[in-house]
Amino acid sequence: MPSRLDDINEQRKKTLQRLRGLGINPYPNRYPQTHTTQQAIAQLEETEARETPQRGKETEPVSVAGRITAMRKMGKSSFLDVRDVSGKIQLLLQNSNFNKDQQELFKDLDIGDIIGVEGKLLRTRTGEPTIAVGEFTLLSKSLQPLPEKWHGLSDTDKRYRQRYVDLIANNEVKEVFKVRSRVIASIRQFLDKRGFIEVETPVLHSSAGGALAAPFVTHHNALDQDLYLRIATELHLKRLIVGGFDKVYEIGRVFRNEGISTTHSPEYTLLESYEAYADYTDVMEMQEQMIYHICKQVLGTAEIKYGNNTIDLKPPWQRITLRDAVKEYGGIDYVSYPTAAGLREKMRSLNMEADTNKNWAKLVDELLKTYVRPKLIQPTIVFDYPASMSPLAKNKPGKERVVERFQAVAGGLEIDNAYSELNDPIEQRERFQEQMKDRHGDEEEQWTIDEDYLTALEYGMPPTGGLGVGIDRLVMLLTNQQSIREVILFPQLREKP
RNA sequence: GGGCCGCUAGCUCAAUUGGCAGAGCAGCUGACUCUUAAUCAGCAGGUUACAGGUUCGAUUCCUGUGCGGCUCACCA
Repeated sequence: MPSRLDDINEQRKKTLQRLRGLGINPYPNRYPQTHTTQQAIAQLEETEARETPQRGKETEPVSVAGRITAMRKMGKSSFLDVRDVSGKIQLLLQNSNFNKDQQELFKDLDIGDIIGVEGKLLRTRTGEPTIAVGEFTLLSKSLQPLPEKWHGLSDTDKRYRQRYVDLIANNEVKEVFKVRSRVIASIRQFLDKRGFIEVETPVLHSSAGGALAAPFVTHHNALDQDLYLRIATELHLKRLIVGGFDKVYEIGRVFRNEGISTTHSPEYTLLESYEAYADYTDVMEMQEQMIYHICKQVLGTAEIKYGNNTIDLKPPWQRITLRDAVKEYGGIDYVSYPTAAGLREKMRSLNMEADTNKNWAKLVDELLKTYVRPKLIQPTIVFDYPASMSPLAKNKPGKERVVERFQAVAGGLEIDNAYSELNDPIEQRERFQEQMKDRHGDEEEQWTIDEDYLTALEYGMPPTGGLGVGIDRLVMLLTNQQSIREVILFPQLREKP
């Protein structure tokens, strides 16, 4: 008797043969549904509300389709659970309602099969909304057994590699990706309403710019030219600002050839927006309004649970300068230690790790990441960064070494990053050159200065406020997920041998 | 790439000091006309991730490999 996977497959294939022998097509082409499972339940409730609520009250027939996720056979009548994208509904199938062929077909139904049913809605004795099935049709025969009904599928490896099984077995996973979809729709709605234009810029770049991550390299055969998958959309979007699109945004995948972690994926979705004649204070307000709006629209509340914390996204968010934040949470005023050596020494005196290879900017970044960000649970705008950390950001008037830049942090996650865009072409060139000096060895050849971007700036870019939002991390925050893989449908995994 | 942890039936998990590898769900046979983790009786299902080693004997101890998780590094 079958139990091993192979035997189960074998047995189901025999069932297929048998059905075909009976003249039943196990994979028909279409099925007209009148309702989703939840619409059917809603209709039942509506009928009950309109007429005198009465147990066993029947309604107009509905037809729904979905996957069988449970079967409770009780002799001449059986209860099945059927699940579609909206949820699940119970079916009641009574042998006495069916002719001989249908009784045979019913015997060959398995958990996992996809069926369409037609029947009237009623409530069972226990109050469960149920379709009393008059007719049913096999829509797709399943040859694989489903994971256990109670615990679902929990092996992360299998969940990520075979996400379709995860989605069948674990309903809460489906909810996460529904939220993700609504978040992105909500962002578009918010920006479109403010007069932003959505654009698409190239994914294949001849020079990987706009961030400092290592790029993926590919090759175009006809052009015989190496190309890089974009690591940011920034430099192209700002070209469009030069061209006169005053408010633009792009939601797109960017690719960074770096380590994978619970907050880093080699490909992830980035929203970047640019608004002419605005500075970073305007962007601060816009982004907190946007995230508040999204959260309210998608979740119905701006108070969310993340891990053990409750986070209130209602603006205005707390604001603190990077200098004050590092002083408060790290105990160091980095302005008093203007050299890498001096700052490193101070950090070590406080028992902090300070890599000898790191320059001053990277040490400050280390302080931010390790000592400040994890403490920032409520949404917080950390602003005014050292110029050396931010080669594309504009100086703060009157403060030589500070740029107008901020990052918003919530739940310890970096949600976005924004600045007043540097539009002085001469200074931008100097900053790029400064940046190039830091690069050595293998990395060096991957980096070139984007000359065309500098030329664009020479034509004149209006003062501009730019924003970059990590969509995956935002979705993590809104769905209370601790790993970025939980919000990416098909996360990158090592190929199995 | 480093460190730690994990990998046992299709799924979720057991297995005492190193001593016959077990259960629930799923599957198969049967009973049952309001069940919902249905119930009841019975049956079947294993290269314990892989390759070595120690041992009379290894799921268990050791080494290596693979894959995954967490973490560190990298990611302005």
